[in-house]
Amino acid sequence: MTRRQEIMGTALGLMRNKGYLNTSMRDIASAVNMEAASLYNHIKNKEEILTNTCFGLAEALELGIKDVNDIYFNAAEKLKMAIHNHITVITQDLNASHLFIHEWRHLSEAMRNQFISRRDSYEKEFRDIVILGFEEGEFKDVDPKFATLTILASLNWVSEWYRPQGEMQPKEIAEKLTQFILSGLQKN
Amino acid sequence: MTRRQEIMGTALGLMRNKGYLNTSMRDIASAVNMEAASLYNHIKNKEEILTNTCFGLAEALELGIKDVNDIYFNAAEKLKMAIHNHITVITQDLNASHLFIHEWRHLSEAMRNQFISRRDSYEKEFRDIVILGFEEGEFKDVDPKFATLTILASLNWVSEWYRPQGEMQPKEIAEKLTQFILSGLQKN
DNA sequence: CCTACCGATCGGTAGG
DNA sequence: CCTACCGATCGGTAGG
Repeated sequence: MTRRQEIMGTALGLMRNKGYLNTSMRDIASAVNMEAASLYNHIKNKEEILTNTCFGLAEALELGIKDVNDIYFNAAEKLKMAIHNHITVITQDLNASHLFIHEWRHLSEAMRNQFISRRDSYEKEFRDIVILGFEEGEFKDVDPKFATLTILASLNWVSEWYRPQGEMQPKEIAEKLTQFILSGLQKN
Repeated sequence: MTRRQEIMGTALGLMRNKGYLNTSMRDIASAVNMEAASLYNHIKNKEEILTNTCFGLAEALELGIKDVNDIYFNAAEKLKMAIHNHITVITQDLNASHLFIHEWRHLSEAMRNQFISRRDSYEKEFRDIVILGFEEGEFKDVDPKFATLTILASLNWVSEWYRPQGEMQPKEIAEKLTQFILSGLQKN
């Protein structure tokens, strides 16, 4: 592991616990046994940590949804696969996911706008699956935007309660979520 | 409207846009045409804004769930009512909801622990409805904790996209959510 | 990788 | 409700 990776990883951990703004460069420095000034030999500035993380996850999620749309499947199968990919990414690094989900607001304006537009287009790809399901006659006639936002909220929230040492692992979480989203709580 | 209420309301608006930590007392002061020092004649300190808001919403949600459990109903009816009450509270004041959902982490440790325990007990009351539904034979045999967290994630996320001027109003949102949670996306 | 340091800004208080 | 101000802390740079 390079020194840069060590700094990045440590920073993400601190930022998940205390928040991005509340984590100072001095906090990060002392956690890796350096002076704050020395951090700048390895990273450009504080915002680079946030930018790298947010766009790194955005890219991973985009690859995941592209995977799904490159294969010919019905909507239910596509949704299942999209959920699985999303959960896989989000549970991979919980510290990074926290920044991605909660702290992107603190990106500089230019970066924030880019981020939002990539997030919107990801949402759209998800939404298209919901619409496809309706066109196939397999899904109910729901408001696609409403349904998509509700689904993504459930998926992202996993990063808040998932524990790698717990009994439910990403694959099982994805299956249960798919089940829940497709057929709900009520019997028949 | 008292000066205090004006300050509180303005502060919540700023904090929703820029985040709690990023909103300075000077920002709040200039938004209400005062000097920062003068704010302290109306509010105790910055944290009071956060504490008041977080516990105010916690109380409103607790009243809502108590309402549900005081009436004899089956689980599906209870869930529907609980969702309706939750959405009503959360859409009432979006600025306050943002603080409640995202910024409680910045409460002082003592307050934060209180807050978490009230949030946990609210979750438990929701969970009990899911369990009741299973005992009645009406709900599937899902993991109640998992289901409850997924449901609450969907409900809270409404505060991110709901617009009072938009076409979907709280009552309709609650109905669609209930429908979605009970019977899912797929036709059967 | 460190010492030394900068200008800016913060929450909050004293005293009127 | 204001002026004046405090000590603390911030992200970051110069120079070695």
